[in-house]
Amino acid sequence: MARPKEFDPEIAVDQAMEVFWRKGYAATTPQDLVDALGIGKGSLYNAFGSKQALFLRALRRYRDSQTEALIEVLEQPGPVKQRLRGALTALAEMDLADPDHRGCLAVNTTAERAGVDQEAAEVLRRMLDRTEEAFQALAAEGQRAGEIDPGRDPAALGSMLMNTVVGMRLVARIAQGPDRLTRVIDATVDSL
Amino acid sequence: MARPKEFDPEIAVDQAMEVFWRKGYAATTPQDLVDALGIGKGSLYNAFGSKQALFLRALRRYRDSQTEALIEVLEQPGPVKQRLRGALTALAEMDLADPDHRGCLAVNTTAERAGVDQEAAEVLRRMLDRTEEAFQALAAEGQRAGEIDPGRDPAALGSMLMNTVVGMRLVARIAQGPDRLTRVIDATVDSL
DNA sequence: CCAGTTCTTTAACTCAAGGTACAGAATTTC
DNA sequence: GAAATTCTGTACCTTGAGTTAAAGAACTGG
Repeated sequence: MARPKEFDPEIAVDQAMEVFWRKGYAATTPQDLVDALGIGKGSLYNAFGSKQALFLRALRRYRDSQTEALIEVLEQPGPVKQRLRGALTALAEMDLADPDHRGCLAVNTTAERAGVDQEAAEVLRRMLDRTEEAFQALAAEGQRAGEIDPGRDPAALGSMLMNTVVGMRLVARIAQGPDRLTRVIDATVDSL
Repeated sequence: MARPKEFDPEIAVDQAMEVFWRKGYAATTPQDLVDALGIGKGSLYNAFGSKQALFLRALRRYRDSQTEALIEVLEQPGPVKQRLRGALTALAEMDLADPDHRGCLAVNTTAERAGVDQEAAEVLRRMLDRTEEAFQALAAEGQRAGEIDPGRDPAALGSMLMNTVVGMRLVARIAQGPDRLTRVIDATVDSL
């Protein structure tokens, strides 16, 4: 056909994701990307078209990997409440341990880009949907197992837990210690 | 002493707040501010020093007015759960009714600036504190009134409700209808 | 009404964002 | 091996961000 690429676009998207995650969309310059990916500007624009297009690919990648990871954690064996607490605690610890305090790319993007980038908003909406579904399934399982009051609406519980995660990942960006998030987790698990 | 300002700096801060709120920090240019405030660039920089300094003033203003408003709503008479539902519903309706879907300036700023602007982070932390306190007071009142299980930790409940609000205001930015937020509110109120 | 001060206006300056153009290099197909 | 295609690297371009400078205007105290 023609000359093959000297870099792997999939790896490049991963690297771009890291940059966007750390700096945000607007604060990331083409030069930042070129530096991080180790390729020339020509290759960058030839391969991805625009900063925004590359960002969208990175965001989709992020969404898929994160959603998958969450579902996996929630599907581990054991009592439902324990699994929920484990998942929330793992998230909190991850965010607090990150030296850059980047939080969640999806959350950050919702705040920075949802108003102006409809495609990004769509990606994010889909992520909220999937997260809600995962928590709803967990809640329903808890009800079947007798751990959660069967009179409650599992869909509402799913939305609530999704919302809790969103809040926590934002709060984690300015939290100075684990206390605030620990209280959130405690009260949330006790609410079921 | 000297020539008086031809504009009111307090009003200017309010107008700047609107611009930052709608566009975000990075996407707001000095020109945007000059246009919105109706003053010259010279006056702008003479009065406020820098874009960042003006932003901080606007953010503090936002925090104070919002925190005050929330406390006021929560202190209305009536059953605690009803007041909580009323406050959450009012927030959701406000955010959804906003044609620009700007969400909450504080939430947006946490995502966009907390990592790089320590002063802003401090302002935001203070806002979380105050919000937590307000909800904690509400929870304690609910316990005294017999509406809420006295065995639960009011501080944890305060943190949870604060976190719920943060999450909701973020989710509101991409919500397409009231359903998701309504479910969050229902499940949250039912959790007490 | 002059001095001293603080405001406004206009112009300018530097730097970089975000992207394009183009020449040349690498590959496959025939 | 030439043609066709696609990649890479460098250079370049336009626009505007964020700020500063300079000169004059408006005000108060004496």
